[in-house]
Amino acid sequence: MSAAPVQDLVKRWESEQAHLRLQVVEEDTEDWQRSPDFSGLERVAGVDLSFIKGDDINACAQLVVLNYPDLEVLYEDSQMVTLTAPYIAGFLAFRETPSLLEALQRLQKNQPTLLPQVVFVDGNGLFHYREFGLACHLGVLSGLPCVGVAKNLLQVQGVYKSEEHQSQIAALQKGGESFPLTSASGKMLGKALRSSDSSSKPVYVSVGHKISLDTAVRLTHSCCRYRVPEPIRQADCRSREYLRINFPATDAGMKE
DNA sequence: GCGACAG
DNA sequence: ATCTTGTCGC
Repeated sequence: MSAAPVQDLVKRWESEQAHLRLQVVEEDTEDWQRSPDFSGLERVAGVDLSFIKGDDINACAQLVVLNYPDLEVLYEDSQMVTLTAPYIAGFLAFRETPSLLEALQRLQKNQPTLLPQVVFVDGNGLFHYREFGLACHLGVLSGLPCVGVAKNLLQVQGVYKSEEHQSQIAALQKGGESFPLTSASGKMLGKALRSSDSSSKPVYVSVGHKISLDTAVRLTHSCCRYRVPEPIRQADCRSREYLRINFPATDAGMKE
């Protein structure tokens, strides 16, 4: 049947990204985003997928909603899903977005009053090969403000782990300090943020949808108890917990 | 051949 | 993503 070469798939995906890219809103659209203390913001969400060691198609899709500013969990949804798309760098969204979108739709159907006002996504937004990472993809398809937070630097758009980059990291003294990640063409695509006083390794924040970069960085900092913003950290912890309980590891080398 | 490659 | 505990330091 479909012996579709990977490059054909990539071509279609690039085309779809280019189309959806036009719909990204890179500015603040909500009143709470303009407030110095985010007055009016009551619910923030985090999403993530966790996998079992030797299995890359079955995963646990997680959505958590926390109250703000206390960051206590108000809602949690763990759902086993079967992924169809492979992971290809630059196309993470085609692998993860469907499951995450479904989780948001379940929430809208079952507990609409708990819908989040912003979603933290594990991965990049505009800081991406074609300025359309997972956080943008989920943002455009859901219509919700989204912030991309990556734990590792994607070397793209002329941004590299250069000596200069390393020294800029070393210059970040306190939680909340950041420096811009600017593309070769001169556009600021994201910021490296020291998310807390105790973590020297920064996180990489970029716009997903319906939020400005400065607001995204400020909000990310205000949601960090540890290095990774609490919504994403909770989603990560809870999806791993779900797998640990429901799919206990079988001892390697031990026969069934 | 070597390095890069969000999750 | 996952493989992985304790340990050194403030």
